Order: sequence, then C-alpha cells, then structure tokens
Amino acid sequence: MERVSNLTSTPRPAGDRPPDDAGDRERLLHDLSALTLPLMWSLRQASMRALEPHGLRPIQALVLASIAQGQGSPKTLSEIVETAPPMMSSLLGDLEDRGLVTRSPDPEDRRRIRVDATDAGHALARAVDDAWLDASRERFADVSDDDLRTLVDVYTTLVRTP
Amino acid sequence: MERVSNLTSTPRPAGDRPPDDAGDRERLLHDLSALTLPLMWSLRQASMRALEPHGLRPIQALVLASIAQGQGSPKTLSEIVETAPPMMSSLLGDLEDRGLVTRSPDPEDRRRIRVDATDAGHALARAVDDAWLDASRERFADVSDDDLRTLVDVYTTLVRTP
DNA sequence: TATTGTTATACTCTATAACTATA
DNA sequence: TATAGTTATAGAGTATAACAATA
Repeated sequence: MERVSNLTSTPRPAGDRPPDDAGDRERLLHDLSALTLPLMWSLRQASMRALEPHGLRPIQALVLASIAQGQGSPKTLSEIVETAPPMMSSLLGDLEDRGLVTRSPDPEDRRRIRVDATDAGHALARAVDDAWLDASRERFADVSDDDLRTLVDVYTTLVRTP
Repeated sequence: MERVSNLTSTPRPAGDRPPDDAGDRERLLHDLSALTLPLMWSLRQASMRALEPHGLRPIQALVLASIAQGQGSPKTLSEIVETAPPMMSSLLGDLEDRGLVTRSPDPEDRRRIRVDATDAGHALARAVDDAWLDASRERFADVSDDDLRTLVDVYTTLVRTP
C-alpha cells in the first residue's frame, strides 16, 4: 500500500531526452510535464467510462455538480467550465429536458437566469459522485495516505488558481 | 515557494457533504475524488490553449509524441490513446497530410503499417514539449520540490497502470 | 450602449459498420 | 478464418456569428 511513497530516485517518465545539465527542480518539472498530458487523457477516458452508465459526459457532470452546489447563472457556469455561452445554453437545455435542472428568470435582473437542480438532479449528482469515488478508490489503491494528502493539497491550489 | 507543502489540515475541496464519520483515508479519497474531475477539465483546457498555436489538439499531440518516441503501428497507437482504429486512421491521415509522419507497410507482415515521425514531426514534437513545459513551469510555480517529486512518483504509477 | 442569453450555422470529433488486403 | 487497416456513414460536441430582450 506504500509502494509509491517517498521515493527519491528519479523515475523515467516518457522516454525522451532527459536534460542532464538542468537543475533538480527543472528536471522534476520536465518529468512532470511529460506525464501530465497522458494523465489528463487517461483521466478523461476513465471519467467517460464512469459517467457513461449515468448518461453524462464529463462537461455535463461538471455543470450538474456546480448547479447542485448552488452555482447559479449560465454566465457563471460557462466561466467555471471555460466554455462559450452558446454551448452552456445547449448543455442546460439538455439537462432541463431530462428534468435535472430548472431555468427561471431572476426577478431582480430579468436578463439573468437562475439555474437550479431538481430533486432528480441532486440525486444524479450524488450517484455520479459515488461512482467517481469508487473509481478513485480503485485508481489510488496503491498510493499511500501521505501522498494522497499531498495530491489533495496541490490540487486544491491548482483548481483554485487556473 | 513552499506554500502548499506538507499541510496536515483538511482543505475543503468542492463544498459538498463531508463524510464526518469516515476514516482518514476515506476522507482523503473523497476530497481527491471531488477535485479530480475539475482538475482534468482544467488540464484539458490548458493543454488546448498551449497546443493551439501549434495547430494540434490534445489527442494529436499525444499520438505525435508516441510516434516520435518510436511507438509504431496504428493498432498500438490506438491502444495507447484508448481510441477506436478508424479514428487513429483519420488522425494519422491528418498528420501525414501535414508532413509530420509517414506510413509504410511492414515488410515482415504486410498487413501491419509502420508509422514514423519525419524531421518536421520530431521538430514539432519538441516544440510542443517546450511549450507544455513552459505552461507546467507556470502552473506549478507555487508547488514545492518535494511535492513535485511526489506528483512525479504517483503519476508514473498511474499512467503505467490505467 | 452594454449585458445576458438564445438561435442558427457550420465544422470537428468520435463511434459503428461495412469493406479490403494480408496472414 | 482471423487480423490490420481503411472507407463510409451517421451522430454528437463545439465554436462563431447573428439575434432578442433587458438594463
């Protein structure tokens, strides 16, 4: 269970030109950089597999989760997932058609739309959370508690400052 | 520079129902799970931004990198990026049209195709590596060396065993 | 005039099935 | 017959521009 913890040796990441004369940190960044794209892709594939039984794609799951947590308008949501407003409109239309969210005009500023999760939407968001947690449990089975904590700490700063 | 290192406090990840009665590891997994999907998405967006000047999408960059490292046939490549053979065929066609790779039948088994990177392909792969390394340098600016090493160690095991 | 959101359009990506060629 | 790869087709996802409504 502690297999990958606290190694000080340098693992060979992707097999291309190691910068021999670079500093320690620069070497780490190089290795990390080479691993990040494959990791992103494998995470994407894994998430699509985990979400498919629930009929959601990654971006839909992200949007639904944000709505379930109370994040409101289409504009806010499109900024969160870094996508253009028209796509958010179509995403929300899909979620609304499936009875997962509602759209209603904001009384204070009637240009603005309030988006809320329905009971079914909250239930699906929870189900997706559980499914993804199961996948994570399996994925990180060989990672030590200390390393998990480091990942949580680093990720927290990364998603906060994109 | 050591800002996010070795915290033992529990950061609040996404703001949904913390499992108070769960074990320590289970709580870590929950937090990590809640962060992983947003992280994947933000990595995807960042990679698209970094690759766009080079006219590549993430999957194209992954395939080109694999080819530049000597990974050979369409079948192998489609397994690496977890995609169906027809899509790899179309991807390789695009890369070939742009003069980045060549396709030639394998003399030993003429059903099999050898895919190789051209000089331009190798050059572009290097340029992409550099661009992505720059992005990583910025992204991880606030992460300590120790934490970087942990990330490299964990990622290495994760991409090896999907 | 500026902002929020939607509709319209075209383009790209991806998956499935049918087909060709070699073993 | 089984395998490697391509072509064909259809469907889903995404981006850009034009539009409608409110402030």
